[in-house]
Amino acid sequence: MSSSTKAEPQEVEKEGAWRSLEAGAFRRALLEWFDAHQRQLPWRGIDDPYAVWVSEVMLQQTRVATVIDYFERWMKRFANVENLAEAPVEEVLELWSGLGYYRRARHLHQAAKKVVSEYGGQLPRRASELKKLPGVGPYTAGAVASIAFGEVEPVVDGNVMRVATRLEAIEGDPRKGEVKRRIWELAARWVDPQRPGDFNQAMMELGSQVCTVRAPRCGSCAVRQWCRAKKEGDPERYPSGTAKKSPQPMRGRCCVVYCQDEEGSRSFLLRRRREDGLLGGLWGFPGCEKIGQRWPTVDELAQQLQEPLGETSPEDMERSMGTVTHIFSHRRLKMRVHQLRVRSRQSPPGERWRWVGAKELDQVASSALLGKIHQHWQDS
DNA sequence: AATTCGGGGAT
DNA sequence: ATCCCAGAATT
Repeated sequence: MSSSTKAEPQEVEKEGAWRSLEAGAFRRALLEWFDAHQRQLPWRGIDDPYAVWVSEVMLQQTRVATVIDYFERWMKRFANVENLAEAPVEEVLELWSGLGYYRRARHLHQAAKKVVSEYGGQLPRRASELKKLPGVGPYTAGAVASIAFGEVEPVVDGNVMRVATRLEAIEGDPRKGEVKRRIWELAARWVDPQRPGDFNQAMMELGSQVCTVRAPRCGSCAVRQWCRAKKEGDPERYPSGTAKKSPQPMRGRCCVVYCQDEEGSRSFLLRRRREDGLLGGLWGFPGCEKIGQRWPTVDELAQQLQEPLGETSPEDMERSMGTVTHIFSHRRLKMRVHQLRVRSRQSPPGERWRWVGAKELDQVASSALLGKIHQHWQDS
């Protein structure tokens, strides 16, 4: 097949050949589209590596729309890295409440302390150095290095995986093994040496706005002429082999222990969860969960309430007020909710128990599960 | 290489 | 209901 028979010289050719020949045209097309169509986001156009870092950590496995409010509140409260380093972890977790993956907040906090103590308050600019910070992996290191410091580093996130597997018609799960390694290699070759940060953001923006999981808008894609998947006719086929496991069932039982004063305002007894494991270190209603189909017994629940309340018989807790369902990515929790009214707020022992007024319930470090249970309890 | 970590929006 | 999102750390 001679090249003279080609109607369009820019059509997809041999494996990877166009990349060296037309990398410039590809980058120009993508960046031109990005310059015209990028969304205005709170962390864009700010010349502050700390802000870029915070946004990238919040954006790990989390949608842009969800992050925006959290980011703005965070930057108002922890305006710079020293500010964050000095804050108590309790307050850090409080601002993170509801965002999920709470280890991110702990790592960000630890990393801020490290930046202050070991880097003089200046975030390192090299990806290899950034990666030494807790909570900073290959993606975040590349993102901060390229966006905040202009280092020529690639990024590969879920968007880039999708765009790349389609551009190159790559088979297999891009999240693992050889396929993953190959995509990082491609991303490194593609990144624009002049505008690495914008290029990386453009790839991700393209993935989220045009090259979407379902119903990609190939008709308005700036780089469609380089796309093998489009040429094949079924871009939605990529990425392939990405089946997920369904969440394990889990059963729980908890108790809303409350106290009501003369004016009728309520307060609730909360327990802090152990540091490791699910929702580690967060506050919630006392209770227990087990993997499997069997419900924890009321006895187990009563036993747990013994520490703050003394002896409580199972009969003290009125019959279950129904069930709250909460879905984590890997677990599906059905939680039976009980209630127990006590006469006085007995002083809670130790650091793992506290009383919280109804109005302050949204100001504690907690997960969305607490709010869901409280809501369910109010409605019953 | 597989698992464990949240939560929610889109379909 | 299912998928997956600007992933990282641990086992």
